[in-house]
Amino acid sequence: MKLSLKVEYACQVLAQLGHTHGRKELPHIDDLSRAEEVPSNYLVQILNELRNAGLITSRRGKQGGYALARVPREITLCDVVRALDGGVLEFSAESRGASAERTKAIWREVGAFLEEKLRSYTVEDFMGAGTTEMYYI
Amino acid sequence: MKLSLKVEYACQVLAQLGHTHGRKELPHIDDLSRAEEVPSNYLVQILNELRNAGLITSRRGKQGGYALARVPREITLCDVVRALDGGVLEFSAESRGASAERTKAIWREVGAFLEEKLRSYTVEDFMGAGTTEMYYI
DNA sequence: GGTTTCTTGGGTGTTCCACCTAAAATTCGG
DNA sequence: CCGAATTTTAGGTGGAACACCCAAGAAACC
Repeated sequence: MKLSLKVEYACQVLAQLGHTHGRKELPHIDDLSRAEEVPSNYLVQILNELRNAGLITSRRGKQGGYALARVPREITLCDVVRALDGGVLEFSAESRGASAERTKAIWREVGAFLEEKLRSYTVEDFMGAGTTEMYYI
Repeated sequence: MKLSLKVEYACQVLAQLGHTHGRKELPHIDDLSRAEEVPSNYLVQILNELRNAGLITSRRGKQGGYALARVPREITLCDVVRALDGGVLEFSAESRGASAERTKAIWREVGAFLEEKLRSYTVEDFMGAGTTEMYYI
């Protein structure tokens, strides 16, 4: 049960985007990469998946960059995990063996429980006290 | 966030061992493999790790086989996960980037929460209603 | 038009997962 | 004590996934 680096990176970057939320100047990939020390070549992928999931928006060309699609409080940790890891707790579909069905039922309970918990955290929780303090370009 | 097949298999097999708990005749690998439809070559590894973690005991030679080390109710799902996946929710040790520390703190909370939940399930829960019904050799 | 930025598609090395194989080591029956 | 039954240990393998790199293309602005 390992948390992927991808999700960790995403949380950090979303926190960063939370800080710049509402500004006119959008941070671009290199800014985010530098601020959170995430390899930019990998960050490209992550930002793309976040955009496809509707969590962030982007603008290209000069003055381009990234921004949250919604207010920080309305982006939950559950959203992030499902956007990048494709599900909170996934296991094999088929169910063979005497105790398979019962086993899966229990793990489904655990998954639902975990999902509820993840829904209770938002990007705002990742932002820290200094809501207005930012990484200056 | 994927649950490994290994843990799924382990849950099923432990349920099976729960049913035979207290008997004189111990089930051996092939019995367990057949009852829960787990590839026996892989099951060998799983049983070994469970034994090294102290969750089951084994006897070799004729009349050998496997048995739970404790009463079903005293083997928790948390024990199983830690024995096989090495931790309930593990993430990278290093913490670089502006929001890294805060991110990890939150995920640690989630991990503790999940661990608590896993502690509330035991092998007994995997065994089903017919506690005495068994797989006959 | 040209620069800046995102977008897209591909590629790569390493690690891990699920599984297999074969040779020991141990236990018991005779 | 011999031999059959069983676990134990060690190693090996194919494929997938992870983390990451690279370069050409497409939009936006000056």
